[in-house]
Amino acid sequence: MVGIKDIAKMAGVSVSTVSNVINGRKNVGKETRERILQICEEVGYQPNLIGKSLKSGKTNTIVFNFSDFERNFYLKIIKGINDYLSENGFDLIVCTTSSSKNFMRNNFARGAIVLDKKMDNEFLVSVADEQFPIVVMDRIVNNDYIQSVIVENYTVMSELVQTLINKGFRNFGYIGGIESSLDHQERFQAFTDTLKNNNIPFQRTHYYFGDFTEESGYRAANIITLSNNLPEILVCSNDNMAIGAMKALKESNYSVPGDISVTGFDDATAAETYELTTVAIPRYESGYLAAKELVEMIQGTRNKDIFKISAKIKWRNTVK
Amino acid sequence: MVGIKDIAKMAGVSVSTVSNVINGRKNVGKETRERILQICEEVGYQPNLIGKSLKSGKTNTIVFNFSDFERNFYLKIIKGINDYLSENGFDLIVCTTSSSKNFMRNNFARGAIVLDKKMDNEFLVSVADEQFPIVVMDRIVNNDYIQSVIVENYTVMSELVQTLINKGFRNFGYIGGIESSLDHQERFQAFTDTLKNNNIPFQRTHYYFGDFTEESGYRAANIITLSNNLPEILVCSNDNMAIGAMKALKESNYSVPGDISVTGFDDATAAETYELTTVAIPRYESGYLAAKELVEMIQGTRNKDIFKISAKIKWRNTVK
DNA sequence: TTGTACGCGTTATCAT
DNA sequence: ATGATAACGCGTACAA
Repeated sequence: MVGIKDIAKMAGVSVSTVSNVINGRKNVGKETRERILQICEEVGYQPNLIGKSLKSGKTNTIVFNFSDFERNFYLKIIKGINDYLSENGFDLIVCTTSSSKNFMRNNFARGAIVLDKKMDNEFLVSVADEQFPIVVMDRIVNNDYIQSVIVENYTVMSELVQTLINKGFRNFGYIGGIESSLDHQERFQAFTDTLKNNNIPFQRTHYYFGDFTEESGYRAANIITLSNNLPEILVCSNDNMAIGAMKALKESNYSVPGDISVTGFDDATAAETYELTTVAIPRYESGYLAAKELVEMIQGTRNKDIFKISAKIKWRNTVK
Repeated sequence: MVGIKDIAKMAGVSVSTVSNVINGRKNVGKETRERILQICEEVGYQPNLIGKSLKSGKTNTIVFNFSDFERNFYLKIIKGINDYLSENGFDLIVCTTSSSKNFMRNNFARGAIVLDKKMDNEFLVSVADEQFPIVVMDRIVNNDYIQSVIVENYTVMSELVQTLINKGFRNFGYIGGIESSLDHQERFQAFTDTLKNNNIPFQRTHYYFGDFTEESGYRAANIITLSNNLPEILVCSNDNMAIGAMKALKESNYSVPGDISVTGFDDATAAETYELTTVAIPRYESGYLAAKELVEMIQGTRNKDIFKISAKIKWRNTVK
């Protein structure tokens, strides 16, 4: 509401002088400078970003886009992004898909971090630009001005399965996630590859379909209990399904890990409660690093490689 | 990136004509209109909000402000806000405190919903305006252009305590939250009032300090177990503390609800896992209604009363 | 230290 | 039916 003009009027000087003071230029008398700063303080003046960008053509605003409100860890990602950006003098605005499209067009943002799958590649490619670089999370887009930050699923899943094999497990079951998801694909690929490398057969009948929801894990485990062919260990593509599976197993009076071991992936909040052995993905750090990548693109120090976030196994009490 | 000018060039017409087509005015030939619409479609034209607001002085952008990334239910609130606003043609941008102050000054937003306590009343009063109304959640600010949406803690806590009394409980303990918080104050007031109304004494020694964190509940319950003066029931100002308390009780080999009953408040995600009896606050609905209040203020149909969200008791298995 | 032209995308007004 | 152009608001930059 209160702008540079108002300040000028109050101080009895011209707008130019106020502008000079605000931008720390030295061509202003000490006394005038102090009076102006005093007034800015009093009325809580803050420069109008639009006005600023109007002239310079540049802003310091970054858009973060998401739309899945069910995933609590998104807040951690946002916090990571927020922290890095505010440490580096950028403003963050968080948008859900429909409004993101508006704000990514307007030249009032300097770049974007995109998490929402609904924001299609075609659109991203159409707006990505030297003047408007984009970081996408959990997907890969081939474009000079789009950088990917993805979780390194493969390595950690391989490590998990290898360790399980070393512990003596041979008879594996797997509950998969949405098949089109990159996360699922990588996790399952690592699972089968590691078994193969160890010459351990994986029976396709021990693969159960899921969609990352707790219910799908529950249903899958119910099917397992009916099959009279219980695997020794049930590896799940995420925690929700692992927890659903454990509920079903418990209801059928199987003990975990007594009768069957279970592992998850994500380290969701509930995983700790259920003492589930899982893989912890550093969400905060992903956000932080995504923001860092974006700022580096903005500053021209571009890194062409896909940025991979490494995850860690959390051994708890659902594996024998 | 692509604006009205570009469209005009592509269609071989003037910007005026394009503007007329976009705004559905009838002074354009059918053929020209169709050609222009076609091009807009092809290149994915979307009107530039800044340019628009520059001319009209109005926008349809609403700012939502928060800063506590630990509270998962904030996502539900955001979803509620997002849904109402998008149903009603407004754009939502979510900001954390520092950038919110920028965007609430710039006249590019039409109003704001504020959740963050760090956004002080003084600032809110200074920006609230007929042209920029504000809805605050979980606090009360006395200003014509600021509307409050708060959770009705008192009624539901009274109901909870009264029901516990009816069940036969007489010896109550209480773990409080941050004392300056309105939520805590109302919950504790309802607690003591209801006991008083039933002529049940509450020993001040059965009040334990907490700060809404799980650790504080854990510590409080450890003190309780050392006191040799166990209450029959422990009412907690929120779920986190109730869960912390239950962990401590379990570690000291007390059974819940066998030896002592426990209640929480919030219906956090973990509450279900722990089968904790608690109070469910409709978070999604709070956000939705806050957005609704704001839009009504913008449209001039102002409702002077404080908007109260009512909550519901969820009976689970931590009360005998 | 001041005056003022300029930049942005869109819309309204007035001409053609 | 279509076009040319001023105006909107805020901050910056450059000449005075």
